[in-house]
Amino acid sequence: MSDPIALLKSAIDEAVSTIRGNRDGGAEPILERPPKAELGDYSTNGAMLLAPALGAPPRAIAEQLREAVVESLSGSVDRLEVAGPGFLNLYVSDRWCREAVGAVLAAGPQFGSLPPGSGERVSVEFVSANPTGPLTAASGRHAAYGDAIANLLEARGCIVEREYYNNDAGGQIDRLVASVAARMRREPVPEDGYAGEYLVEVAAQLAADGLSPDDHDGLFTAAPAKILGSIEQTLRSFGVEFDSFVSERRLHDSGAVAKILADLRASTHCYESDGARWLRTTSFGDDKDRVLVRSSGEPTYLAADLAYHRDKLERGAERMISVLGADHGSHPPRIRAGLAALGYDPKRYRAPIIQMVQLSSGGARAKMSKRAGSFVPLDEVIAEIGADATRFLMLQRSNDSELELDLELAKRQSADNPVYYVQYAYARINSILRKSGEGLMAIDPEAIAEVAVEPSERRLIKRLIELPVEIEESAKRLGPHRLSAYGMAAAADFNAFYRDCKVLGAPDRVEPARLAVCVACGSVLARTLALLGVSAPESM
RNA sequence: GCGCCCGUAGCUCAGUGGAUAGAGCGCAUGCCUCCGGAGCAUGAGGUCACAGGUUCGAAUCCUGUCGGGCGCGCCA
Repeated sequence: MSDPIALLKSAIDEAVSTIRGNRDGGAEPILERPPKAELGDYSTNGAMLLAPALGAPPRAIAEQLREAVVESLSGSVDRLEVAGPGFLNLYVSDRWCREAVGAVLAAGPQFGSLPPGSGERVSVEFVSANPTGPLTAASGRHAAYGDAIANLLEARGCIVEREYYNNDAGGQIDRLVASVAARMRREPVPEDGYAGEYLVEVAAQLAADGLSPDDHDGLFTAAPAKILGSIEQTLRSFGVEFDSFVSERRLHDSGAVAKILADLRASTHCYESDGARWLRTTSFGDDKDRVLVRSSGEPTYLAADLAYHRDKLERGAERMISVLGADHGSHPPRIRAGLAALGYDPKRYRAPIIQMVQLSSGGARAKMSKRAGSFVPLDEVIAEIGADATRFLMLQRSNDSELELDLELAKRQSADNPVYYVQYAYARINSILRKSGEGLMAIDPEAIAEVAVEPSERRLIKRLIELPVEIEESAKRLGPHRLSAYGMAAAADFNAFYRDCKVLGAPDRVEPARLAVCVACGSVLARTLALLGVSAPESM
């Protein structure tokens, strides 16, 4: 019994497909929790889905379905009832619940996971902020999101490479060098340069390293490297570790960009116009063609980006995920077009878009600009709110929604941050387990299988065994925010259980039975927090 | 004008075909001789932006309208 819900579902699926016979039609039946406890523990809509194909009333088909599963589910359910428009409601037995807890304990930290390495090799690229300044709060959202989906994919058995594309080439680095050189000379930074105060410190460090403001080539390498170093530090303090940093410059220097250009030129998808070379991305669904080589002879960002994506594939990625900001929302079509033009399947590429972070302070909006130097550094957010609270806060929202972050409010509320609700429940559990002493040893699955299950205990157990589905859905949709909602719900269910069901000192076999529930809940909460990249302290 | 995203409780947001739409914060009122009160309980608060359509069933899918964000460079 590795996944209790999956076993129930397979019994239903089997019966539904038997009833359906060789008629086609009907979506996959779902097993869900009814809105009210009186309607049972689980419910399936299989009969309603079959109704059109069979031309019979849903409730009659539900009766048929009930007959079909009554045998195979006899050990698991106390009752099966047809209800409402044609739902079949399942009332699982206490014993089934106890066995479900046992299944969670047996699976341990692997509960809800597929075997490591059983999935595809996936490259997850995220943050990839230009090495021209510190990470902003917005980058923090990218970091939290990218790391979480990487965790989720690993839970689904994928071999994941967390990757940062370092844009250490191009005009922005020239502007950075000019700005740093100005700082080194104590001159005003150029009009189109980076005015942020942080460059004063960078300039001082570079001077201490023996670099001269006149040494453009030296600074072109050293300045972005210095800034990337501090970006890495910020990421580390946020709990995000990358497996690889890929340098855009290296793609140019190694000839990878030139090779892409040659290959595309040899294809039928390139043409010359206005002195530039274009890629006919409109043939692959883009809304306008894109320049690959400027009339100056310089390759564009797109050319390098395509070289980068081919590089990922050549390093073994079967799928590529690029986490992009809303301001890069027009990129995916041109990348797909380029991949298709190069003969790769564009479906191997996915690009979730992270909407903007709207920062404010006490209700007043703060406009962010790295160029102008007006932005809130991620370091500052972490220092004031904490890495755990920041990550949880940022992962509560869907990536498709804008995130409003009021720093004053977040500071004031940090003690009320939902993350502590989940962590607190986990700490409570550990407090109970610490005090239980020998009690943990007494957990014997057979001995506790017949212990009655209280209503709030039943709710908690059902919540715990939803974890596999939550992981699967969150991974499939690249939506880790589902998981923070799940963590909150599981913590709330634990608190209700804690209120209603005394654990320590409960009579006879009730104590070990409830301790087993505590252990299972602790395991699920720790797992949920870990997937979100949030710590799970045993006391706080 | 075109493309992508969003519009759900006072605020911030979950909910991508199921039964009477949820959470956190805020507000009101209760709960510590009892395993951690960073907790629990109860309550007030909703035309799910609007209008059509699809179907047994729509906050969810389709079309249109309105409102907000982002983009529409031989920048990245």
